[in-house]
Amino acid sequence: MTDPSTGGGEPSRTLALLWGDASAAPRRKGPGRSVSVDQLVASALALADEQGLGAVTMRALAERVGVSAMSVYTYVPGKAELLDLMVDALYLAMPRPPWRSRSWRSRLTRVAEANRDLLLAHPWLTEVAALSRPPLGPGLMAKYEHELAAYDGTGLSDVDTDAALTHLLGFVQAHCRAAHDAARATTDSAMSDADWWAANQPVLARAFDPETYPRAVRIGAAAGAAQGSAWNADRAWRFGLARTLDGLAALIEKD
Amino acid sequence: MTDPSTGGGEPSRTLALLWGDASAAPRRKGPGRSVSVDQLVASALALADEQGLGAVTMRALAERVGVSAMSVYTYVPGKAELLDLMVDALYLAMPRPPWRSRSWRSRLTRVAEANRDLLLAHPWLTEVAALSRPPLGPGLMAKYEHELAAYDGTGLSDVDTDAALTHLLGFVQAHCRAAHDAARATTDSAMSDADWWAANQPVLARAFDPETYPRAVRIGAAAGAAQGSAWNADRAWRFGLARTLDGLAALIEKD
DNA sequence: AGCGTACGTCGTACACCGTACAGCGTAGAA
DNA sequence: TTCTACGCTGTACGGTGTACGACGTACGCT
Repeated sequence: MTDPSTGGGEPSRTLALLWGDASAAPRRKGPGRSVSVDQLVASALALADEQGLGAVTMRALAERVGVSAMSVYTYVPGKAELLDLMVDALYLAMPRPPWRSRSWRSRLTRVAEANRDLLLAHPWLTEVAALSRPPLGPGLMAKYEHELAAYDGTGLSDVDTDAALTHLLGFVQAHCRAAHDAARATTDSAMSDADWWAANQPVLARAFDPETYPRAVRIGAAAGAAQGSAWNADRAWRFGLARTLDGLAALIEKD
Repeated sequence: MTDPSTGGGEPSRTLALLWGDASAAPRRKGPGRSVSVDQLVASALALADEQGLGAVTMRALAERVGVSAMSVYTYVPGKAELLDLMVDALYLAMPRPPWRSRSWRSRLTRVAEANRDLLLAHPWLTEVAALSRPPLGPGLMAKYEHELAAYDGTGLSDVDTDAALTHLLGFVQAHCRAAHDAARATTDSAMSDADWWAANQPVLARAFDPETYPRAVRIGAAAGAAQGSAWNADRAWRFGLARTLDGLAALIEKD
């Protein structure tokens, strides 16, 4: 297993955990459990939010909840399943206000913004969440249902509705991934863009030759100068969302 | 550092490596180098293509090129820089045929397809490549220049051109990431979709309640039944690309 | 020609990861 | 009361990236 991202272990166990299958564990003998799966997931979420996904270690999580490292494995089959539970818990906690707006465009905007807010609040999600084959838990189901409801009245077929939602979420995911990468690059280099440019001036001067890369140099400079930093998240968001909605409009409002 | 994805080390060293700065290493004393940076990168690429990104280990790479593990560090500052070099080498090797088509739509389609082909040929790229703050090497510059040229004649401003390209590449990246995840899920579970559904029938029957999730159950089933597998890559590609281009058309062909 | 030394190479070691395994004490069932 | 299933734990294994210091080589200078 190269990366325990999601979906390992025997699937039924994972599903039972996701849906909190109480009947599967009728409490037999031995001492009572000292913590709960919910506490475990909550602590793992806090760990990831505070110190990043890299800080979510079985040992660190165990210490945070006050048990031994190996005890975690009596609650969760492995780290992959833990990540699944974390993602689904976040999905479940998302706000789901009723769709009041009559305009599909404003409804889809809300869908996109809600997902963006989630990914910005928990940047590590972009490293974990998969669009296809996600953890089939109650959180994802509720999220999926609510977001599908935003497409009510668009006149799209069932298949197209699913594809359109996937497309919209794909844009949000790509945007937030890029935004997060950009933020981290400026953060942990401890170097402003200007400083970086200045420090590498000698190499860059030869590399960025306007004769061999006329468009790249001109447009790259223009894109960089147009906003404060080299990559302005707000501008990219507005641009990308407008393009995405326009693309869906061509389908929804055709004829 | 949670994940040595890209961009560590002192930046000038990385840039010199990317641009093959021969003048920076005038060859002084001691024994000659037994391998070259290019061989190192080529071997790392082969390793990643054959056995996945997880197989790209400093030790494995060292053994493949016939040196000791620590010797690799005399060529490359660290693993992050190695990944940068791998990505840029792939970018540099991409085909760049001249743009002959007069239609911007077919040109952008080619841009998207070329990027999709690259990401499908090297699935590990989706785990490494960042849209923003990528390795500023000759490969990226050539790729950027060539893809910007596809926007010639669209009438877009410099800033919008950059944003539009980023938007298009973002779609490709999101699509390929999803496609790759889906493929891996069906592969390493060694279980067909039908088998999986059957095995988890008891839990799923209660979870997928049509009363609480009316749209999700109906549309999810429709989307799954409409094509062979639960997530048909071809269909999603055509849909997403059409939506993306339509979205750009609203900007390019406006008024 | 001889030598000092800068440089390439390497073995060892450290901290950390996920987790397999076996032992131990507890508490419900017989 | 005895049995036993279960929760918990310490230890250990194989893996990762890489810091450190030792060693031999071959160039540049005297």
